[in-house]
Amino acid sequence: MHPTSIATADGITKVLAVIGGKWRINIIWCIGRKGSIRYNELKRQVTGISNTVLTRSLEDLASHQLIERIDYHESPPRVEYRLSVDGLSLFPLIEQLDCWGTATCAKNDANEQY
Amino acid sequence: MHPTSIATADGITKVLAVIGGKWRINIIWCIGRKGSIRYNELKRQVTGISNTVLTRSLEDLASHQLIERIDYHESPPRVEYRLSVDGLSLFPLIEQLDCWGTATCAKNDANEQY
DNA sequence: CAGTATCCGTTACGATACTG
DNA sequence: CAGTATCGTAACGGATACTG
Repeated sequence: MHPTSIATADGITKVLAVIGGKWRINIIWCIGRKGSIRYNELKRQVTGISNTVLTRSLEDLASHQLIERIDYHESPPRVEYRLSVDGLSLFPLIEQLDCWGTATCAKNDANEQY
Repeated sequence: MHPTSIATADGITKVLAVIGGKWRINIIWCIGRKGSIRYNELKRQVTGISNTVLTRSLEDLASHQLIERIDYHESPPRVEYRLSVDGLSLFPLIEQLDCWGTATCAKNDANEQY
């Protein structure tokens, strides 16, 4: 096994390593929905996230090859984030999860009306 | 809004509340694959998980209506876990995530062979 | 067998202030 | 604008021993 691979566990393990955090899925979701997005707009969309956490999450997602960071080297700085090929292939699954969550929420809310 | 609902954020938030933990997805996956499963077998399948964490996860998943706990009230105790209706509807999405993870792993491993 | 109880360590998360 | 640096906290995860 080569050094950079994560001991090739099963697919779930790989997925968890990527989207396991508290904000990761949300971030991918936001980037995917916008196509490309800048740091501060992303921060506004992902309500409640702090600078530190957002930065770390973006670094982590980039290192896992799920997003791409495009630095235009301008002043004032302009940096855009977008989904990589892998990220794009993951995105529809996240959309499905969102649908499931919404549907389940709605159903449970309805049932709780006693 | 009624007290028991989780402030109806978006679907992603609901999903994260459910599968956000380190083992949750794995547990659902194992239960779903077996149909129904007992505590100790589950513990064997989910390699590395401790009693405390497994128990907490199961309680949590049950409280989120994703799994059902069936206690046969025998001695020695026999308890089975299986997916609820909600859990069953989530299961295929987890399978897809697993596929994605496996495919992505394989692809990246191949690329890294330099 | 199916858990509890206890206690501890790590890590992720977070607020705030500051920088190129 | 797009972050870094620093410090603090809380939640999660985990090992071990014990119980009905």
